[in-house]
Amino acid sequence: MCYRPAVYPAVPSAAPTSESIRDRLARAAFALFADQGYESTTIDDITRAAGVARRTFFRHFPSKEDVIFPDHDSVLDRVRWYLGASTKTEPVFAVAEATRLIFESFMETPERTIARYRLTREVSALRDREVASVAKYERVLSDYLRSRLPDTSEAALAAHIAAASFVAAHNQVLREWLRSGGAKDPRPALEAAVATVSDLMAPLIVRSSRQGPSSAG
Amino acid sequence: MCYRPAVYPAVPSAAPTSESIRDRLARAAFALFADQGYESTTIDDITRAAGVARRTFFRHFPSKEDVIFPDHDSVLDRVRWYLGASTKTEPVFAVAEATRLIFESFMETPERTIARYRLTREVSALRDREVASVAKYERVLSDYLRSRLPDTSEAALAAHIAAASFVAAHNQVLREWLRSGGAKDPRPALEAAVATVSDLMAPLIVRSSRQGPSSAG
DNA sequence: ACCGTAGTGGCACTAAGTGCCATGCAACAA
DNA sequence: TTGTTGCATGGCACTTAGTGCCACTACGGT
Repeated sequence: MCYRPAVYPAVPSAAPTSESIRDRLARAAFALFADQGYESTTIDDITRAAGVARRTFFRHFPSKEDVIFPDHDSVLDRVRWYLGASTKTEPVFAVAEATRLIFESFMETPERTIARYRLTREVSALRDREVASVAKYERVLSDYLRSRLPDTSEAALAAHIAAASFVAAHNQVLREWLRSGGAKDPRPALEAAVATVSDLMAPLIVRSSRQGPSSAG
Repeated sequence: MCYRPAVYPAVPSAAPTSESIRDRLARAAFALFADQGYESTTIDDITRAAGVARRTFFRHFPSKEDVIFPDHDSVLDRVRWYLGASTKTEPVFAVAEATRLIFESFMETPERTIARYRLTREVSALRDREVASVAKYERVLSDYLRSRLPDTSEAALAAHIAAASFVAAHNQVLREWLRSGGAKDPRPALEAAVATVSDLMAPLIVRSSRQGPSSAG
């Protein structure tokens, strides 16, 4: 018995156990960030508010920045799963649908998306983090397109351009919705943007899909 | 005279003063990262190797990650300057030229570009950092395009798609060159990629440039 | 010789993130 | 009931990035 066994229950009476520790941490973090800012909120503050130990935070989130994107990995998995099952559909159509999937994941928790937007505008570290997570979506899309296209550098270029364009369209619609304060339904704007990119990219992808050098001339 | 005045010259005999401290730090950092890895190299290691005090490192680079991209800000300024002067040229042409400008900045220091590539593949934090700096280029391009286009959401969308496409093409050519080990001149591939994107984006930009709603109907 | 400025050295301090082990708890087996 | 096994958490020590502050030096101007 080297240590004093003062292990009180983490949360004496409040906070029913129904909410997972991970959710408690994320909720406490968002609240504190909104209240006193990201940089002046320490991990100690968050864990105190969530009623857990400091060490526990890093068991649920690899870093302080990651708590802003609590479900990023699951969305990424969902997109991967969808595209993994889309071996028969038209590649551009599948990527368009994946773009909608990503967009809907942001619309599932609008308050959090808005809070995150506020934070990423103010804290450059978080902005960089968001950019990095968007790049992961782009990577998933381009990997899929490359898997559906011949193994040429022209097709690889087309895949990257298309993936970047869909992601750019997604971001533009999302940002415009966020800048407007999350007023009206952004889905029509997303449909228009996805249609624009689909029309733009279809010939590029089709051209890349053409096998063999016989058509060059 | 509270402190002992043991202020020896930082570098007794080696390292002529011709090289700036900033360059010494960057060179030492690249050497150490290549030798013993990024994460197991501390700022102390770098400053010891460069013959300066630890505190001095952070006067030249805001963080350890930034030492990998020592001239990123100057390149960004160069691109901004070029685009700022391109108020008369065709927007797509100007952005294409800006893309070449960015690419050339990487080709100015090929060894460093290659070393950076190796590091960003292994260290996720550096990969994220690179993605963030690429996003800054994309931002500069899209800001320029928006400034040259009418203030509509369609034009904004077109600007973002075009900027993302040029950057994606740039990255694809650069990555392919890096993966090939930096063998042959990548400029022809860049020209082809830039031409592809230019052809693809020209109609989108032209369509966005059309003023007035009279054409909608 | 005197001053102001800019860059550097040195030190203390905060906070993020990691490693390690003890503890508590739930499921399960005897 | 008791023992065991596995897992998640608590708690602590430690390293390291990054900041604030002040002393010192060098250099240029007067």
